[in-house]
Formats: sequence, structure tokens, C-alpha cells
Amino acid sequence: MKPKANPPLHEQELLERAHQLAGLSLGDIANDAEIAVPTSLRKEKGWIGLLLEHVLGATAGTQAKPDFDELGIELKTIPIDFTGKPLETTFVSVAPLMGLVGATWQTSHVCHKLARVLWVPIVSEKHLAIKDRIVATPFIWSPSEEQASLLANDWQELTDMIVLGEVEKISGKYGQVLQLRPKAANSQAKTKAFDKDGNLFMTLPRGFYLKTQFTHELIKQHLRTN
DNA sequence: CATTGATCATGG
DNA sequence: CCATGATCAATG
Repeated sequence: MKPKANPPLHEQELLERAHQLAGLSLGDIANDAEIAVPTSLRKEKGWIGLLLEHVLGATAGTQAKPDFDELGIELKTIPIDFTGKPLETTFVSVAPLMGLVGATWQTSHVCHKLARVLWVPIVSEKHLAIKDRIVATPFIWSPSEEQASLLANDWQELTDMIVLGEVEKISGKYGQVLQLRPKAANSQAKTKAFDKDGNLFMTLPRGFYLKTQFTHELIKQHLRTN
């Protein structure tokens, strides 16, 4: 495998680098980086994201930082169909179930992660082999006031329920644009939380995810302003 | 067929 | 276990 690309020095450089990938297949990109392309993502669900991090020169690695730390930009690949509709929700971050006293939307991981995002949409219809999936047009996004408001409302609703000890009452149905769902190695994984009576108990770890309707809007918004 | 719940790999 | 990267797959 070729070494990871040098980190881009400016946002514009990152965006230009990303734009050069538009129209290329994952096979082309991986071959150039001398990385083997898996036949299935079943055992390597994060492969596409890691490939793009590698070729774009992301710096954070496994750290809890933005992918391009110096630029304060988070990288998100997103699978879409040929019309631009997202095929999956987008994982944002693990949800803290403890230590939420005094937590606000402004201080939340979700708010920080979504402050500035380089979206790399990839035409990733299931019938396409991994190597034949095509990078569409990447774009950099920050939430509009309206989008931030929607996100903040959902975050507050879900966080309130966690604080009230109702985490196990939460299903993916809650939230207009942001949902809370399991995020774990398997259904046996456990983390600490409080129940309704304020007692500690072990529950499935959860994560915040952006619903596809929301990310679809981002993509359409970008197409309009392009 | 959209959605929710379950799952896979890796590093610290 | 938690945080990184997400998609798989059962269900309604």
C-alpha cells in the first residue's frame, strides 16, 4: 500500500483533492493507492471510509478528533443510489448515557462533529461490485440555522429521555432528523446508564445517526447551489 | 421497500 | 469498553 496522502493545508486544497476523485470508481482509487478491494463489505463495513481517509490525507486516525484536525473538518462517506438518495443513515457519534448534567446542544459531540463536514457521496447500489462503485461530487457543508435547529431539537429530546432514565424507551422512531440506535459490537454489549429511579444498570450502547431524509436534503441542497 | 435493530473490524 | 469507520439484515 502506498503511504497515506499528506494532509491538505487548506479547506480549498482538501475540496479540490476530493473533487479530483469525482467520477472515479473505488477500484481505480484503491488500485492507485495499492490497496486491495474487498468483494463484500460484510466483514469490512468501514472500508470505504478508511480508503477515502487514506487518499485524502486525514490525520486523526483512531483519535476522537475531526478527521482533518487542523482544518476542523469531519469526513463522511455516504452511499447513494443513482438519483442521489442516501441508501443508509449516517452514524455521527456514540451517545453518552452518563455525565449529562449540564450538557447542552452547543457542547455536544453531535454539534461539534457536524459543524463542518466534507461529504463524499458514493453511488453504491447493491448490485454494483465494490470496485465499480463511483464517487459522486464531494462537498463541504455546515448546518444552516434551520438544520441546526432541527438537530438541536432532536438532540435535546433524546438527551432529556436519557437523563430521565428512559433510554430503553428510545427507538429509532424518535427524532425528525437525528435518531438514537444501537452502536455496538453485538446485542450483548453493555454500558452503564441510569434507570427511572436513578439506579445504575447496564444497557446496550447507543449512537446518534442522521436519518436519510435529512442527508438527502443536504445532497439536493448542494446540487441546487452548484 | 423503508426503517430499526444488530453487527463487523481495528486500535487504545 | 469506547471510539474510529459504517453496512447488514430482519421486520413491519
